[in-house]
Parts: sequence; C-alpha cells; structure tokens
Amino acid sequence: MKIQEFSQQTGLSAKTIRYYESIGILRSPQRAPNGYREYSEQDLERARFVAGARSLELSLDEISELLAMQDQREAPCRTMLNQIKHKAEQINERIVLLQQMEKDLRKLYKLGLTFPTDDVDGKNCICHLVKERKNN
Amino acid sequence: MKIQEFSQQTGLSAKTIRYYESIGILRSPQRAPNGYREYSEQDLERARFVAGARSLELSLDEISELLAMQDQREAPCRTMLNQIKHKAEQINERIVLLQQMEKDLRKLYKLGLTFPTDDVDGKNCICHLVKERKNN
DNA sequence: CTTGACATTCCAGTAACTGGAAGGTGTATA
DNA sequence: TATACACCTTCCAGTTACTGGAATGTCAAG
Repeated sequence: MKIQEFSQQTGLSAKTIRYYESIGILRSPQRAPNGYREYSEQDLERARFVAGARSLELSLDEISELLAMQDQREAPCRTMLNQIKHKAEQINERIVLLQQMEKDLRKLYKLGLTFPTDDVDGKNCICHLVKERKNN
Repeated sequence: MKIQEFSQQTGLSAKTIRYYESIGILRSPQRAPNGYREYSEQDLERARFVAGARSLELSLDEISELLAMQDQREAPCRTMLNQIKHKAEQINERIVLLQQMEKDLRKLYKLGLTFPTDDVDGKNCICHLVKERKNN
C-alpha cells in the first residue's frame, strides 16, 4: 500500500511517517519503480506498535529502545511493563498539577470578575493578581 | 540588582531571563559600566507578571499581547480574563484526556502482569496489546 | 597572583513534529 | 492531446520555550 493508505491504517500522518523513517523509528519500506513507498503488513505492525506506544505517551527514545529489543529478538515485555507503570505515575503527577492549576485559574477568574476591567495600571484588577502570584 | 538576584526575585533562571530579553518579552535593562545587566523595580514588576502568567500556562505569544496592551496603556484585564477562562477550559480538557490515559495504562499494566515476559514475538504479551490498541 | 563566583555573547541542541516549495507521476476527462 | 487533479517525492525551515556549553571578561578575597 502507498503512504496515504498506510497513514489511514496506522493513524499517523504521512508527514509523521516520513519523519519516523528519517530518524530510524520506522524502517525504510520497499519502493515502487516510480519511487513511491510501498508498505507491507510487517511495516504496518511496527508502525501500529509505534502509534500505540505514542498514544501512551512513551517518547520516541523509549520506543526506540523497545524496538531495538524486538529487533534483537529480546522480549521487551518486562521493560515495556516497567515503562508503562512509570508513565502512569508520571501522568498521575501531571494530573495533580493540572488540577491545582485549573483551580487557581477558576479562582482567579471569579475574583477577576469582581474587579474593574479598565484599570490601566493594573493596581486593582486581575493583572495585578497575576503579578502577585507565587504559585498559589 | 544583577541578574542572579533578579532571577531569585522572579523565579526565572538567568538563562530564561536573557532569553526573554532576546525575544522582546522583557525589556533590555540598564547596563552597569562593566556591561552587567542592572535591573530595577519596574523590571521586576514586568518579569513577575510574565512569570505569573507562565505559571498559568499562558504562552509567550499570549503574554506578549497582554504586555503590548499594557505598553499602549490599554487595560488588558478584559482580555486577560478571557484568556484565563479559556486556559481553564483547555486544562480541563487535558485533565480528562490524561485521566483516561492513566486508566488505560493501569489496565494495560495489570493485564500485562498476567502475561509471560519472554515472548519475543509478542503474540501473547503486553507488546501485542500495545499494537492492537486504537485508543481505548 | 591566583582562585572562585559571577557576568557576558553566541552557537547549537532539544522533542516531535508541521509547513511549504519545487518538482515528478498517474489517471480521468474535455 | 491537453490539462486538471490528486498523489507522490525531497529538502529546508520553522515551531515552543527553553537549556547547555564554549570562550571570555570582571571583581573581591586570601
């Protein structure tokens, strides 16, 4: 299949596919006589693995490691499992941070509503509040 | 004050401060005879505003807009208020996404634990699951 | 006089792409 | 046959918000 179908089958954009190839995440596929990329089922598998792992927010570096293991016919499962656990923890941390931030923003918004909106010097408006904040 | 104290007073690294100056977010401060940057209270205010806005995840572009308004002595409060509301919504969306992702990861992890970890072909292990996932 | 902590500039790199130009290919239609 | 159109190619540059590091200058203390 050509790159567009491959793109649809994997959920990666054509640009991204070429980019992954250029940095060695995806293997260079066969070429048709006219120079077009021709993808196989095998290529599809690898690309889907990459897409799946990216959707789990593994970095391309981490994915490279996993692929390298597969290529050397080592089982990457244990490593992958650990990475997944680690990712889950990271994401949890980020959620906590973002929740705090959202709370801040909403508080700031509500407070801002009670303030004049034409205060150029910002002595008595939301801009002032932004200046004063030291992460809370 | 010199850049290091300025850094401490604003919570921005010296590197970041110079960078902000280079892209015009912060104004070029006075220079001492030896060429060192000399910051004033005014500089402090502006930098704190930037730091505060960054901690609310406003982009440098958005912050530039706000600063431009202040510089033209227009009150940026209304705009800022809208941006804050918008940011809160964006962040909320991200939280929802991340929560879903975390759930996915934990599910995947648990499932992965029940699988062999030495399956090179990945037919029966977590790597297989990763390949199969289409965002769920 | 040297050591150390600061300061300066400038260039390059990071992550993961995306945009766009310039040009080749393949097929359907007027 | 011409041409319109979608698709493919490569390559270079830009994005975001910094960070690292080299080479060099300044200043105070011991």
